[in-house]
Amino acid sequence: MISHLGSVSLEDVAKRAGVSIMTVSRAFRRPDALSEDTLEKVLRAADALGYLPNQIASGLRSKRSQTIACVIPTISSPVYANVVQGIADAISPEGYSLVLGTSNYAVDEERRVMMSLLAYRPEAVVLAGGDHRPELTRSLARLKAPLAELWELVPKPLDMNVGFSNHAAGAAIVDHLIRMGSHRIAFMTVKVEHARVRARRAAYEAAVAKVLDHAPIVIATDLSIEGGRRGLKRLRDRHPDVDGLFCTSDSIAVGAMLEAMEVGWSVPDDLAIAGFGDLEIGRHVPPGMTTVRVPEYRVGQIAGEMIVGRLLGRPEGARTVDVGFELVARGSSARPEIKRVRRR
Amino acid sequence: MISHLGSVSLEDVAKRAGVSIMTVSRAFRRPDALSEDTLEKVLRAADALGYLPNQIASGLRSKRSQTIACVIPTISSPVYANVVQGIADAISPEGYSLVLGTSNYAVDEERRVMMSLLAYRPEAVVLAGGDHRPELTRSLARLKAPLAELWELVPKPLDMNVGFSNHAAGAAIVDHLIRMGSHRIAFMTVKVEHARVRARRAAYEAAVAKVLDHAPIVIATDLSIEGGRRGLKRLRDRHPDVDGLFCTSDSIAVGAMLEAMEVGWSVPDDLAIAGFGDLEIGRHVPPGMTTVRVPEYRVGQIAGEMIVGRLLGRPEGARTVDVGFELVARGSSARPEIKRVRRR
DNA sequence: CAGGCGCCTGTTAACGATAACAACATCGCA
DNA sequence: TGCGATGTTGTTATCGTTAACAGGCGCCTG
Repeated sequence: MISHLGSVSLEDVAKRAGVSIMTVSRAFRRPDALSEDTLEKVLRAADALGYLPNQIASGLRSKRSQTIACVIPTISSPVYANVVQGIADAISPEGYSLVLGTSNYAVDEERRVMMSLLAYRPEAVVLAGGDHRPELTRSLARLKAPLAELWELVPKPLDMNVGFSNHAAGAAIVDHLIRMGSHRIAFMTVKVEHARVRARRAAYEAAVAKVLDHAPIVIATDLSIEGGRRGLKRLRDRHPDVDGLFCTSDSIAVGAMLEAMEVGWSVPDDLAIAGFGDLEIGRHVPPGMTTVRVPEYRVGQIAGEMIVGRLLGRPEGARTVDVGFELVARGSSARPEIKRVRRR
Repeated sequence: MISHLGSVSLEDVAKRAGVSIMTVSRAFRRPDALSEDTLEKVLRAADALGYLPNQIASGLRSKRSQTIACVIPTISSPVYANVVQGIADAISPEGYSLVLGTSNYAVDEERRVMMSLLAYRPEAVVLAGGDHRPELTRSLARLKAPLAELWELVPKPLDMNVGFSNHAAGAAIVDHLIRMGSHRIAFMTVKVEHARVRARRAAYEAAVAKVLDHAPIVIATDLSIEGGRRGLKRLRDRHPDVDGLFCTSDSIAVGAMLEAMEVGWSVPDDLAIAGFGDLEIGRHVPPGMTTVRVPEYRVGQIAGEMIVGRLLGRPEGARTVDVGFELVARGSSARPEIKRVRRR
């Protein structure tokens, strides 16, 4: 029996089993609608021929591709990787597959990639954040498919929305640093800020203006430990008087902390530091990184469940879910036992 | 104009533009085959109606799904995330999309997921490693599509193979530790070993047996920094006489190093440590983690290029590519200036 | 025993696109 | 002037599946 996988059709199986094509089709989709004898006959024939259902033909006829499209900024970030894993785990038991695209944080690319994924007629669509090209928004609005915007809470969701408030999280961090005794706080950000980072920054700027009454001190650097080190060098040169630092990511924060210690600043006594994202390493670099923890996997999982719920016509609950965040206070921002001594 | 995205077909556009369906089809696939007038007329009509090509119908008729299926153990590991990114970046310019599945390191799940992805008739298939269910191997062998096994070099590739030799890398690490002065080396591994880890371990066992003449000392723990810490505690309790440690992953190695320092072992003087994977944090935790660096992104990129090359009928080169690895020697394994002093 | 209802299986016509070929106009050149 | 080459557009059949409906058969019920 020489036959390439995928070259065997319902017709081949039907012929061999001595039944009609429809009967074979039913054997796979509604086996209980067939008599036991017929079912077994068909399955035996299918097995012998190595039949594999053709989801493309099925999708064309039934208009159900069993596919969910997902465009995220990058897969090379544990954040989105975990979100994607959550989605995949939630939809796969119901027979849906994930078609993935990445935008590299660029709205143009997001639109391009999503439009090319839409050609596969996904039954639902998942996007990161709420910042999209207007043309894409318009296209998606015309789509009947369920749509989920993930990771950040957006003011006007297109449809479903699962995430947390970056603004609230940023405010919580700055508030925490202030309560721990910082008087002059800087914000370390990435060079190209996306909406999530901008929200954290806005929260920072509002808080320092209102509570500490100083102008924002913002340092932009690369999203890496090395970037954090370089950022701290610049901070020390330009603003030696800061005593608090909020970094938009844990990897930057860890780099800043390692560098601070290397140049003789004590953390948290000279400089209190907080990051974002709860990377594992933050727990382990002494004295431990204060950070914000967000349930990434849960975000994807909840979204996946909401989507398949809609697709399967289950009664639906709220279309927006705030998964919240957790402020994790560790040594990098601890209140010093003795009164903090200002340098210089 | 109320029309749901995706509900507009070639026929609708053709009617509006006053041409035949084929002409519209050509307008998108071979625009230079049409006269300028016709092309513009068609494109205008398509635009007005919001036409979006239906890749499902196209795929059914042309037998080209423009899709590549990929099953990896997990997406929540920077290693595979980078590999996937490399593939995606290489295939996307040629119009191919990635359909992703994860196996969670289980060959049964790998088979299940891959079979369900095959229903979409991908034009090529990508797998991690060479360790598969025999049934899957058989199915894939019957598939005419190009197939790539990534990340590790396997003895008998099914088709294409891009990766490096885990055995050689493991041997290089142990050899390095020995040259740096270790006499008694332990191996810290994960609780469920997959083929890649087993190859590293085999290299370790061979080397210590041959060169150092001691029985293997193996500690299994969780794949995390915390796991490395716990592993080191066990190592200290059970084998206080080791002076070298090879960890199968950098996160374990970093945990072990942090814990070693906490319990008073000096690294590298009391215990030389080496990891695997070159995580960024390894560069930054003093005294710097000795490790093996593998070009993950390149692996994916090369595989992606080989695949589209095959699909586009370009002349092909070798079907197996060894991307090699790099031994990165840092402080955690440095030869101590003074003769190493054995503890106790 | 007619009528009706379930159960099981089959027939027909799509789904939206493309391959293959056909047809026609135009053009260049012998 | 004739003829093949070239360029442009159209026609037909088909990809593999499923929706919708049709029909046969057995069995129950009144």
